[in-house]
Amino acid sequence: MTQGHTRQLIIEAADDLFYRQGFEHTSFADIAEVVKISRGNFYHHFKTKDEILDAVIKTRINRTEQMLVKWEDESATPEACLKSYIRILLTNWTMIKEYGCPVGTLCSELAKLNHSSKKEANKVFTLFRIWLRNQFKQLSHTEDADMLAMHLLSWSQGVATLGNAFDDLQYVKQEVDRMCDWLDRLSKKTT
Amino acid sequence: MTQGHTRQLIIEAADDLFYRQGFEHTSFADIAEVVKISRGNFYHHFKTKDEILDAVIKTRINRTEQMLVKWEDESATPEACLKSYIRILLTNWTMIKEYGCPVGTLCSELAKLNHSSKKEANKVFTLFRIWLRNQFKQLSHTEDADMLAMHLLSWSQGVATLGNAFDDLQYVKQEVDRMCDWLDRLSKKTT
DNA sequence: ACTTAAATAGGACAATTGTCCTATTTTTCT
DNA sequence: AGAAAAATAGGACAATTGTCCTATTTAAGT
Repeated sequence: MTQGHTRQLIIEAADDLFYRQGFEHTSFADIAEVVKISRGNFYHHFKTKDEILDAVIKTRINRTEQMLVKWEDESATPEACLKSYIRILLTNWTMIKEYGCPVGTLCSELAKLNHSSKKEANKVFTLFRIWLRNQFKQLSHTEDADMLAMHLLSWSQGVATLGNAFDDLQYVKQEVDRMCDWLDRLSKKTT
Repeated sequence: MTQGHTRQLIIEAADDLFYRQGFEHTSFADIAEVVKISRGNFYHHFKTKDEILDAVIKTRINRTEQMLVKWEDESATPEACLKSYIRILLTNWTMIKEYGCPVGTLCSELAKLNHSSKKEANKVFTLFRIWLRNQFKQLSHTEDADMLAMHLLSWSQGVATLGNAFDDLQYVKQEVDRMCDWLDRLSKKTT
């Protein structure tokens, strides 16, 4: 029962703290306090802090993959899929307004730290990119699918950053509406 | 001659290091090494690390204001002004691809640190916002000037983040072209 | 030239960091 | 029940952190 149980608790606590406080600003002591284990106990589950980070990134990748599959299962059309993506800005607004986008902020931090796991963290972006690209392809935008995917990715990324800085829900709603309009115009063009 | 000279050197070194390494990951020792002064000497110029940060933010605000004025001086039309703004993505590409947008990344970091200077750092965003809004107003977009300003702000912000993550100049160029097109369509509508 | 103030160096300080070691307890499997 | 393995606690360790103190040197103003 305790098989890998504590390990999982550590990963979950670290995942949350890395997001809310940043990777570097989160210490072993911080995680230990949440999980309620002694600091020394860490070494049995993770030899270094970087190993925890790698585990956190892996779970984020898995969670993202599951979420993308779920969106496809729940949506009848690629348009609906894309709107599920756009909607996360509002779904996760309470977190975004305080801590920004979990994907973008981690990538930015690791870029500045010149951290060896930077590439791994970027994979989450790639997951979204490929998935979005696929949706656009299904909207018969075969030629420019990747460009449209990257465009939507950066658009939403920027809205998360600015929404966080200005703490302005009204603005985020406005941009979400614009994205949906943009999407509608896009699918009308070719359908 | 040495009047505030060292102080200025400290600010410049900190400005650069805060951008490239992040605020928290930059230590007094790091700055001291660049400026070539003893660590103890800091206390004479800045009592705390936060004071250095405030000074850095102030110079960034000043530099930004100057840049915006310069853009207006050099540009004949508001369209040209807006294109100067869009072009920084390419002008500063070598830095952006390594360390992201200096404004956005600092705001994100301070948000996670729950730092008291977060609001000050956000002022740089506000400077751009107001300036962009003014340009759009001059394009006779009086009603939606602020919305357009925020839209361009988040767009470019997202491109900086994704450009940094994927290290993809081709993509950035593509988005810059799209922004220019978007701008052209916008000014044709009302002119 | 002399006094006063500014600037600098060097180091002390407690606190915190990531890492690692060694006992002890708990669980698991036979 | 007993042996082997996994999990946990507690603390040692050197290194680094931001902060702060006290001399000494340099510059400025009269």
